[in-house]
Amino acid sequence: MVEPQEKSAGDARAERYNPRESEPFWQGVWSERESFASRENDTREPYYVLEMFPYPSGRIHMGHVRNYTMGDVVARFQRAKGKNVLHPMGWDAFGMPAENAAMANRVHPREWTYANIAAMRKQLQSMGFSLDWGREFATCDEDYYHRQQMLFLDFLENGLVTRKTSKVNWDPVDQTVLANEQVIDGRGWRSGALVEQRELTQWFFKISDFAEDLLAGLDTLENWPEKVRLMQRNWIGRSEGLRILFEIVDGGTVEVFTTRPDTLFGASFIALSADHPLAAELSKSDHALKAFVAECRRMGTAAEAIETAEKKGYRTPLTVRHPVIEGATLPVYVANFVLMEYGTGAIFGCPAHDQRDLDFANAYGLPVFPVVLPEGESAETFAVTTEAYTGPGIAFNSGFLDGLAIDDAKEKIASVLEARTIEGAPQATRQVNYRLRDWGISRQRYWGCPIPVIHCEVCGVVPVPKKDLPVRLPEDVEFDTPGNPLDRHPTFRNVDCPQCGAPARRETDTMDTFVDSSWYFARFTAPHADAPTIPSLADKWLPVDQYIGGIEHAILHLLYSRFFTRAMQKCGHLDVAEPFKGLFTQGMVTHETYRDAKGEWVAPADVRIETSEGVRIARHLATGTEIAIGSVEKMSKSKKNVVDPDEMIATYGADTARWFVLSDSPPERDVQWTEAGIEGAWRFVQRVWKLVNDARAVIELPAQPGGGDAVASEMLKVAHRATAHVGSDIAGLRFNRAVAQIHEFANAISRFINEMDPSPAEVRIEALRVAVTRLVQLIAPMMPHLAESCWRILGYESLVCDTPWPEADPSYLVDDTVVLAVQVNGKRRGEIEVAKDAPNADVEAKALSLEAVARILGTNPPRKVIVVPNRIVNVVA
RNA sequence: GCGGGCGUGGUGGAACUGGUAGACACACAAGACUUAAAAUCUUGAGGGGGUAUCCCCGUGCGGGUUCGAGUCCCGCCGCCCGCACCA
Repeated sequence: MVEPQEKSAGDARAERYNPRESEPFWQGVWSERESFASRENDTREPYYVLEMFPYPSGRIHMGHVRNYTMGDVVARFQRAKGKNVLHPMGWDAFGMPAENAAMANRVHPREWTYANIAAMRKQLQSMGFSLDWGREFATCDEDYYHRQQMLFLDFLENGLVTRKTSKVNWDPVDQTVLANEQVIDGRGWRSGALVEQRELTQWFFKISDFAEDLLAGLDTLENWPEKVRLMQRNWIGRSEGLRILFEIVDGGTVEVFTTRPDTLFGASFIALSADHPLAAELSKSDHALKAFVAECRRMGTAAEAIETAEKKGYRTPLTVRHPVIEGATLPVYVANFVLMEYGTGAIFGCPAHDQRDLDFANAYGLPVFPVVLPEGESAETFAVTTEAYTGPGIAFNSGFLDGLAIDDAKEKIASVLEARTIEGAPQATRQVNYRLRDWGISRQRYWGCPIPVIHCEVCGVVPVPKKDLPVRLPEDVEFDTPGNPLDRHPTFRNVDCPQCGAPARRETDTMDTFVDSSWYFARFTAPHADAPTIPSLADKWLPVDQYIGGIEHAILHLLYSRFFTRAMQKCGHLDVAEPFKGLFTQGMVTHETYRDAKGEWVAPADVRIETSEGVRIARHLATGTEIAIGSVEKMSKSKKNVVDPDEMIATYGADTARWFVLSDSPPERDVQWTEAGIEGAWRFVQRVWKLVNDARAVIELPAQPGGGDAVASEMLKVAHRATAHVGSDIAGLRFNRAVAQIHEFANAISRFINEMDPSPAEVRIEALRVAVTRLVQLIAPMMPHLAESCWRILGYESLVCDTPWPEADPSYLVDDTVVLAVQVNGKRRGEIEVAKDAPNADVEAKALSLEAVARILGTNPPRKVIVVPNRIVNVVA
């Protein structure tokens, strides 16, 4: 491998560019001049660019480098475009790993966390990001969680918080509760442990109150990836349906929810969830049912089980009257596939038009009545056996619904049943249902934001008065026993009721860490305010113009943040509904994997790649033994295929690493880290340095007076085009294309210099000066340190980062002539150069005069000639 | 199962609303410089055939629309992502 730093010592005009000297130097200059601090009295248009803040694990990884580099390019570009840019950084600092570290190493979570933050801050600073460090905070700062507690109390007051007993997802390893979103395939998202169901009283944010608004808001988020909007739409899961009351033959009613009331005539059974109150009631006197209910609950959580589980049911003694078929009754089952959490916890089964119902019906010998006839089928012969029909069609065998299309049938049955009453209530009610449930935020952990309430036996739940905030995390805690240390901390737990003074118990649960990250973007607009926000400032900056982060947060973090913003709006902390106007989700950084003969993973740093006869062979650096090259995977510690940013910066410098992660791969896709790739980036850094130094030498030559010059104006044309393209590519976050444009531009300047004679004409020197100045400006957002050094070489005394983005002169962007491809029958046979916007007749004549065209046509006249102005000519022979 | 996305040289990838496919880069090869290597510079290259500057094939596969298809439509194949007994 190259050891660049050894070859790059020397003064400012050294042969080689030396990032080890240059990068810390410019970082010092920017910091001293506070180049990137945002000021409130600035009248320029505000622009807020934010990258998802990191968890302080202790070291940055390449994913951070890529994410923050993209954000930094946007920030520097917008600053150059004259915007007042806010680009802050902070730390998502509460959470389990600090407690795990505390248990493993007997170090306090606070110490561990702040030490990690200090280390990572240093690493981030070595990347040269244009961050406003004056706004930095960590979510575990007392100052921050104090305001979060204020928000909690405001939410409580405004009816946005609720406390309820519910079946919760219990992570037996982390010993805490997980939200539904945090359970992935039946396992805890962090621990990977199989999640159990427990009954606990929990605090909830009423996100479901906003379900409709969160759904509608998605339509306004035009600068979000369609994929993310779709994922949120599905997550919210709106469905329109009907609640229908069925009369139980022995008295009473049972209410079901359905989105297919049009299939009511095809109903053949009713199924209740095992958790349905009626099932509980019946199981009191029915041991077999009781056992069945218990069995359902046991397998309720394991997702793999759900997938393969057979439809099982228990026939209760109950029957209900069919609402629209006179004299018919339906049996009532308790079934393992009905969810209590959705709808009413009870369904009617129409086997012909629902696969689950059909499976169930086939297992229990229940009848299958088709009631929707697909087009092209006949009512006499259409039958459903093993596959339910869920497509469009016309109602049949359905009494007064016969002949109606599905939507019309739904409408008709709804209005008929709405008008009837059962036990004084309408037999049916239209209902919009959502999959989205309330957000359970209680966590039985120490290292989180304490929930500021006190439980009093007399007064009930009492909010901690705002004057008593913050509820501080006690310092003296032990982690040697599992569970929550706060729960066994006497002075934290045992307090007097703020209302009546009686001995009371403090809430010992802390908040889900997703709460912390649901409003940090707002706090950055006034990081030192006494209140959670200063509304005028929040409204000035928000929504975030460009938010950048990983797709893994498409649902959780982004949905919670959207809810929080609405909740904060309701409480008067800010006045926008949507937190992030533009969202960009960047791809991962991947690397080849390596394994030795024993199957152990080997880190890239311990591997040497050799190429012999076109075949790549990996060898262990120390032992020389051959190592198997495996698939390309996301960089992860477990597979050891990580490349340490610190080492890259030490070897090649931050600019090279920045340039590499922006090159080649489109930013939303994964990028593969390769040794060859980083060396290519390194070479380009050196190339720019040499080019700028060469250019300066030419510019200093004595100039010969001279007028118009085609070569010089061609250089200017290229320069202006590059300016326009790079600008629009960066604005559209197409960094890989901006990089390609810059390559081409640099190639053109190189050629221009090479062709320069020893005593160049003044116009050429001027063209070179413009071109190379622009080149430096165009690379500045991506390779800011190199750009500053080059800027100085070119003799400018200002900083590039303070220099406005260059304008592209439109007159250089249009050509006087255009080259048109000439096709015959759609195949390219040659090209012609014509004046721009030349009359079609002239273009046609010139195209037909081409030798290749004439040869193919022979003596026959063309049947047709299509001229697309300034684009193409197609001759139809 | 449902929903979404993607398939382009040896590789990463360009190609704006249908209009010169393969920009740019990596890797490769040849040459220059060098005692040599590295670095650097120049040149070459989708595949095949003709050894000039000519022709054929070519964007996962098969059809279609069009003067013209990587791009639009239909049917397959493969890969990736999200959701998943949500009634």
